[in-house]
Amino acid sequence: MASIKDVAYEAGVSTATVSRVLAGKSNVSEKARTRVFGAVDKLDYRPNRAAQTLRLQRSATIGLLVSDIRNPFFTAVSRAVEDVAHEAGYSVFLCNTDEDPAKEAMYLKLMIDQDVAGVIYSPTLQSAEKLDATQFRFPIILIDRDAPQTDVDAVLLDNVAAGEQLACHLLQNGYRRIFGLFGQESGTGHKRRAGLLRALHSADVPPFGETFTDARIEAGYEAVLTALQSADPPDAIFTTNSLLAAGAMRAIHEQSLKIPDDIALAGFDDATWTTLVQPQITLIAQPTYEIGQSATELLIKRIEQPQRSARRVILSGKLLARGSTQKLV
Amino acid sequence: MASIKDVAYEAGVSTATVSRVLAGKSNVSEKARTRVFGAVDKLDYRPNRAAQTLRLQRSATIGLLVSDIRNPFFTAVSRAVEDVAHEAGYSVFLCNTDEDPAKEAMYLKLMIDQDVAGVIYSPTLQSAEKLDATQFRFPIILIDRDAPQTDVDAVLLDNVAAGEQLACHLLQNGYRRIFGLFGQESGTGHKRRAGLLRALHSADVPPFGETFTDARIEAGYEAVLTALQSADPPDAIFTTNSLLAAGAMRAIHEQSLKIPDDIALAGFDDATWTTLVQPQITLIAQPTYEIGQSATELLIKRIEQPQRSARRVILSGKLLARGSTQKLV
DNA sequence: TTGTAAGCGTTATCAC
DNA sequence: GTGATAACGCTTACAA
Repeated sequence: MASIKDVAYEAGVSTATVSRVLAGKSNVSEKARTRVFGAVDKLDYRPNRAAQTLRLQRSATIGLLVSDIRNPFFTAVSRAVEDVAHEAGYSVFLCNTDEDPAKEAMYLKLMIDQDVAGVIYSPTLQSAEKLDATQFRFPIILIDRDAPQTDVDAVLLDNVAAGEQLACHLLQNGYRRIFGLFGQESGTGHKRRAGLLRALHSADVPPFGETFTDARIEAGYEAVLTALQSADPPDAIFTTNSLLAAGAMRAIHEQSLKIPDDIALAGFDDATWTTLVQPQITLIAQPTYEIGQSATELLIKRIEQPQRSARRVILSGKLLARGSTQKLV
Repeated sequence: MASIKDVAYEAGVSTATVSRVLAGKSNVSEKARTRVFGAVDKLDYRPNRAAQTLRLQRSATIGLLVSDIRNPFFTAVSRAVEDVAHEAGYSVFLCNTDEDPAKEAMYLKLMIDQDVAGVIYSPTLQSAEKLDATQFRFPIILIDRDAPQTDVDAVLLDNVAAGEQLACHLLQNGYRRIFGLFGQESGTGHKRRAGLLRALHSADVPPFGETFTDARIEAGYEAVLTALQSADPPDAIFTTNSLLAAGAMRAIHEQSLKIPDDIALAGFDDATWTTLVQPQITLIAQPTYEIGQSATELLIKRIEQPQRSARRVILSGKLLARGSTQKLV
């Protein structure tokens, strides 16, 4: 591998000049610039990232900490993060935290070791509460989940409004016995629940039942199975992510119930399967790609201007009313 | 951040000794060892990765190049890769190549810049053909897709056998007009097609029709729609990945055809949706987590023993016969 | 406008 | 067994 010294030798200048040219500094003569670029081309020179990192105490890498890459929401977000990051010359470290605060802490330490330029992070409720973004030497952008600390950048959904909108839709279509299924580790689940409760309250409909559980298909399956088998079963299931909805779907099938006649199903995130089943599933679609994109853009701006004031981007979900919540007749 | 110098000062030894202790070298006195560990704990010292990389000319990072992280197959594999890699002290760079040879080349160069310790890679047909793994300074492990070059490690499915098994299942259940839908950029699709053809030949059934296309839902949708609308429609669809199958599913719905009475559907990869639709989809399930796990283990061994002879791990798919290919009566 | 040289934090060679 | 020191490849303050 050619180093900056080789380029300098080839171009007949010093390494300082090569570095200046490559950094696009203005105080370099046109002649030197030309010769340097010529040498770079000839030697197929590419700067050594480790050396740059060591020197600058900051790498051209960003960390992406999500709870589970198998969740289609995070998959879509990751895709956007990677696209935008690479476009801007950054690489992406991907880490799965499994909603485990210990793993989150471990990975945040790893991010320090790596001298990452910044982190995009979706914290558990527990970690979010004690998050102090100022203790890190790199900026942090929160996605999907908020934190009490307000001076941190974030890209979020208006979760209370979205939950309320989805609940209103169920109420308008005649459902009254709405069972709520929420991810317990995520602040987002709690916000969406608040929206549900608000809608119920406005409509003067009493809360029916609910379960908090891990955001996994199996957990959703078990919770809904229990609810369906109870003496007093619900007429609609309100879930807060696509994994829980998939689990609910399994339980409903297993009980041989018909959607929406026997039971309605509504959730969040426009996963592939929601339009492949019949009837299709009503849900709040999040602008996933946009979330990843905004978060990464925000992060890169923050890296360039550390003193910039924090901003939170609040995006709106979109209700996609489909067959699974058809009006009761 | 404490550096090795701080630790050396605190422990009253030289940086060389600290380095030796941390590397687990034997030629260090017990006394020095104790003092160093004490200092490390006290200062919460963690070695700087960039400095290590620069010095060793190799980082504790592995690259993972997949065609699209939104494909559930790669999601599952990525998850396994990340788990095993972190377990062994490596971080993972994730890159989406979009089946674009230019992007593949670009990312492979980036891997060089990053001094990665190794790469797990799923090449397009085009890149696989001209792949020369020896030209890279790091080992490469192929997954999912083979390459003509034989002296490279790989973790693969027995694709011909799997394709044949799936086709035999269709034939046994009475389907004769089997339309094949293959990913065009992947050698894997071609192998599975070979299995289909072999099964047809053995059963003395003439090939019916086929399309090669991008491995995307929309592409699968269009290809199947065309086939279904033709004067001579198929009685079964044979697809080679879950994205194409999802597209096929949409087209079948849109034509208001009933599975399996009007048309059967069979594919690869046990994506979530395949058991949520009714009837459930017959497919060859790949041991995705195992693939990622084996690939990463192979890579790490290779990093440690570069001269080790190349080995290919061939895993078997598992036919999950479900409702979408029920026997014709 | 350009070059010299220090220094980022490690590891490993060499001398003791 | 241990320590001083060179080297990895880069950026940048300072000097010219």
